[in-house]
Amino acid sequence: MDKNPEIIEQIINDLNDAQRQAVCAPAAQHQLVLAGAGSGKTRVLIHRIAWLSQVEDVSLYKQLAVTFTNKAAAEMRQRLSSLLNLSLSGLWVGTFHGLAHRLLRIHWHEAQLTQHFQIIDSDDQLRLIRRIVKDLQIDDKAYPPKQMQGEINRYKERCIRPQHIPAPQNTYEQICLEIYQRYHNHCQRSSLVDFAEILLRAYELLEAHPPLLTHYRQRFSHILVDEFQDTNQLQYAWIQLLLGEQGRLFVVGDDDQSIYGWRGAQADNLQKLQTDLKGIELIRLEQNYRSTGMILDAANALIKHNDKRLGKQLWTAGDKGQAIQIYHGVNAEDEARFIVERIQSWTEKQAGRDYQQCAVLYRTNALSRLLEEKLLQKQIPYRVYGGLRFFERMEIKDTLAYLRLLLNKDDDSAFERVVNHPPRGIGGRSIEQLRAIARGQGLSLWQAAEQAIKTEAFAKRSLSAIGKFLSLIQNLAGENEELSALTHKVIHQSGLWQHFKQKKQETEQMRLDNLEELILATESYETDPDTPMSDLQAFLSDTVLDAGEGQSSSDNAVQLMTLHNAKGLEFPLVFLCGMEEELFPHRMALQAPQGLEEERRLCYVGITRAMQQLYISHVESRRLHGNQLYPRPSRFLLEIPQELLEEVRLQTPVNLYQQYGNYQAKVAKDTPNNLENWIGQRVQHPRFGEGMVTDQEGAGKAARIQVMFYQNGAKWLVLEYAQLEKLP
DNA sequence: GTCGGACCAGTTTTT
DNA sequence: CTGGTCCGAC
Repeated sequence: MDKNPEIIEQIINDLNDAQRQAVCAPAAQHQLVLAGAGSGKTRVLIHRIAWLSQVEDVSLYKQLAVTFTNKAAAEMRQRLSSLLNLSLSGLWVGTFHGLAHRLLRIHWHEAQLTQHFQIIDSDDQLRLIRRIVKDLQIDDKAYPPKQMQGEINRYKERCIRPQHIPAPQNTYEQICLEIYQRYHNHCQRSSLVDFAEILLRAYELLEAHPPLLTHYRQRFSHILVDEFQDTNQLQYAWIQLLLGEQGRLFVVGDDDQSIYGWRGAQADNLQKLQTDLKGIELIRLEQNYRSTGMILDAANALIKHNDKRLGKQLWTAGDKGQAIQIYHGVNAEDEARFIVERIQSWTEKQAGRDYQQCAVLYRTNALSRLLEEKLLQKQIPYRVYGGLRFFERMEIKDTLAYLRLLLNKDDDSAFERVVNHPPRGIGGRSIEQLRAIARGQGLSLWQAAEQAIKTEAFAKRSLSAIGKFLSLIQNLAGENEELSALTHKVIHQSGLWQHFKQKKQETEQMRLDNLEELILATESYETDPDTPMSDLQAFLSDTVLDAGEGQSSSDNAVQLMTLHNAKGLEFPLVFLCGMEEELFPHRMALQAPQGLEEERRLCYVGITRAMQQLYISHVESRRLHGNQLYPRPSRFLLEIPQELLEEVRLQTPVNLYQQYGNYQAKVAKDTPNNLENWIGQRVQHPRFGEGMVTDQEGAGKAARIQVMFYQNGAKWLVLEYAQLEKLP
């Protein structure tokens, strides 16, 4: 290959030393790049691919780049093609699921699938499991379908098939196994594949077919993985399998930004690489190009409270910037009002600042409501991230289910969804009878329906309705139309359009709009020319695998999102609200073994989103789930050194640290041996009622505690005389 | 088949 | 307090 000095220049030009060291490492070397927030990790990954292809003669064709989200994959593709200014054909860039899916489409037969296998999302998966739990007459209180879904996915993530499970130790295991087995059989019969299954199948496919494995190992001499801290056990195994002895791995990740432990991600996989891959080199990217010094100092100080880190310290060559502003609100309304005011004054203060540069981050979605209210009041445009996505809407999923059924009549999940939707006189009773036939003879619902008609198994009326449904689908399936025309036909001939049109409500109008949008989407849909799938098949897979977040984000609006959603993004002005114990760290998260540390990482992610200015707010009282809370400020707030913080004072001058103190320091200082920590304890007082301890001082007879009483406000009490009763 | 009321649960979410 | 789901009545 021609080595173009100009391009090489571009590849290494604007890199700092650590980045360059990573990008230009020998091709034969495994690399682990520990990349802090805002240190240019995606950049390093892209430039590495370019370097390999331009300097090391590892053609793009021999590289495999893996990400977690489609967004990241698309970004990588785009940036790479503009860097190299050449076609990227041959390069595999994609998500774990996208790539595994591709393998399955090519080798469907070896993977023991049918050619028309379909992907189901977690929603469909849950439906199916519900159905199975019901059919087995299992108590869904003792075995909640949601939980069973978790168990099944966890099995799959550990590469465990039903037949691998040894004799169950207890009833719970046994029931889980039973459900898993049924679920698996059902999916296999209906040719359905869930998310975890895509990965597991692809893994088993390669494992069971040595020639295939050899082929892909030879083809992909270099594998590059983004956000490695988010890999789960199966993904890790997948990478290892594909690497073999010869393959070389290049990985970027940040153990401090591992926030998906609760769904199986194992940040330890980063450490694991160091033992599993001989000679892997670790490079740290610690220079940050995003935030001010103050913000980075706060983030560094916070994350230091975590154990078991690979360890790194962010720094910047830029300004120290402004202190982090702390706002202590009276209640959530006050907090929201404050945030909105600050957004307004911040944007007005300087030309060139606009709303989309402002983000409000929160731990739980429930907190967005009041913010929305206030923003609406002030007529400030905003956008809330994460809600139902387009392809998850009911009417869209209905249409897609029809399309699925056209491709594969044995797709029971699709059959059940649309057989009576819109209503066409096939009620629960008829469906139950079909199910019985299907179960009894090992047929799909479609086959059962055909059979029922042939044998006139039940009431004429139902049979004729079923017959009409079958011929509707058959006629549609017989069409040899373009994808968009077909979709149009499905929407109209199925009666969906009519169904929604009859109703005059606003939501129904929206549904019609969505259906039109779906047709538009099919019109502009372009199938990848070298996919082995038909247009329809490709479209269906894409809608599940890439739910397409990217809706008109071009408008200038304040960004509202959860901390999880904010990962990977950056904003000049950031608000972190609801910084309160129980809420953040979240009460539920503390139940998990490493819960607190993950919450702290989440906070670290939040802080490091801010480029110029960060506000953190917490309130004295907050209504949540209908009850009034009087939360203490989050411990995370107290883990940030005071000199980096500046309290925003409005009318009421209250000093957070006078009022609450750094309780950890306080407890350490005032509690030589014997005084227990009361802070956080809920108590009952004979006169003042219920409250929560917010501070304490002294020991023995001098011990005093401050209690925030729910009815009577804050009081200092001498512990010895207060007659307090501890509440759970 | 649709509507209304009772009941219940309630972190985080991409694929 | 909310939103979703389930069940019984028309």
